[in-house]
Amino acid sequence: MPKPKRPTGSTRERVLQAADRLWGERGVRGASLDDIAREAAVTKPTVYYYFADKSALFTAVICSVLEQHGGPLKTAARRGGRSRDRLISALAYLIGARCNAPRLLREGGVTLTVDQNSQARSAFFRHFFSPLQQILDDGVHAGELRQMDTAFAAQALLNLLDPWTGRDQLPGGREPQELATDVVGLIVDGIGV
Amino acid sequence: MPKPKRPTGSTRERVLQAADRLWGERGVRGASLDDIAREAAVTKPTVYYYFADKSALFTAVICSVLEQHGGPLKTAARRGGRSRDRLISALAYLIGARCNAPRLLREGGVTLTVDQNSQARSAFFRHFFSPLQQILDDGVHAGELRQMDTAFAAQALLNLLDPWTGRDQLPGGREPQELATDVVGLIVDGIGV
DNA sequence: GCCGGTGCTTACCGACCGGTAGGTAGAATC
DNA sequence: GATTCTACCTACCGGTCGGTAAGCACCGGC
Repeated sequence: MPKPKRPTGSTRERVLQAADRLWGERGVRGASLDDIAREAAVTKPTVYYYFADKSALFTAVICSVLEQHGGPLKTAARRGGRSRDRLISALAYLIGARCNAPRLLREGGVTLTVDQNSQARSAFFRHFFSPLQQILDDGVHAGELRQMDTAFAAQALLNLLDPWTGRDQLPGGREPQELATDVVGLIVDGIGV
Repeated sequence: MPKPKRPTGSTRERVLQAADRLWGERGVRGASLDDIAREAAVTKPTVYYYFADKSALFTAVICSVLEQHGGPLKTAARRGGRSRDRLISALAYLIGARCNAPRLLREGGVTLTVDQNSQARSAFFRHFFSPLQQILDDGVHAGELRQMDTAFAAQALLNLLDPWTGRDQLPGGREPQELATDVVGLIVDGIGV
């Protein structure tokens, strides 16, 4: 290849956004490339002009979406001095951002190459997992949180949130901020007496 | 209809088990009726002999699997006098039982009729959700757990567990009992000091 | 010895899937 | 003004999807 020089015009962006929206709503196998092309107001070959195949589009969607949420999430994770407030702020962002990438990543339905898969997972760790773990580590270090396996706890938090992110309807009609507060209350204080 | 009188022979059971296994591994849209028929060592029309269509099979799989796990789960939920032990016991069963039904239920990918959907959800509440909530309610009543919205907490517990049930590989190579203990430790004691 | 129901099969259907062949309008380059 | 490249199109491919028509082997009842 003499020059990769991938185009970065607005069409490519429209396809990425359409794929994120439709796959987020229906799952990767629930929306075809025809659907996505229609949603982006282009034809299917145009999708193939920008992406090698379905799994390449899948990876690109995840990486792009994770990347564009990474910054705001890290910012939210710095808001509020105490661990509890930083957690609420980060979780509220995760819930409100309607970001489907982590769920899509877990689907992994399409056959990804090892390389694509590791690329997507690395983006997930960098932009989503690690800011959360950082809050926990800081909290432990500051003596506000007890000693624990912070990787396990961060994963548990993301698991807990997962069915509630990227959705319009939250349990009990809560707002993102309320749900985040309730979840953090549950997990910080525990349910024991 | 003069008489439902559905057959209950071993073929029907084989189809149900095959659908549970394949759909649990690959998702509802990831395994076709041809795949399921092959796995059950019958032909596709045989599937249609026992089930009206794909969504009827979907509902039947979920209800059947939930039903057959309901008893053991309730038994596990009674083991151990203290709330903490009862929770560990119930969660360890959920993790170890490799039951895919709740995840499939959430997929809901296929178009279910309102009736089928409510039937499946009712089975889920009866056999999975309510035993868990019962432990929490008992714990609150006995003064072992703090006052809380037990429905919210039970849902959060199931969410937290969801990515780890029905899988062969658990995080950190844990056994079901270990994972249940860690999860209950996290949620009962909390991560705050 | 024929009949009708049960439990299953072979052979097929139209719709839709991911993916491709081949062409073209228009801007950029020379 | 001829050439080349970018960004996109129409039209189609082989394969797979959920679902069906039609019939066959086996059975107990008469």
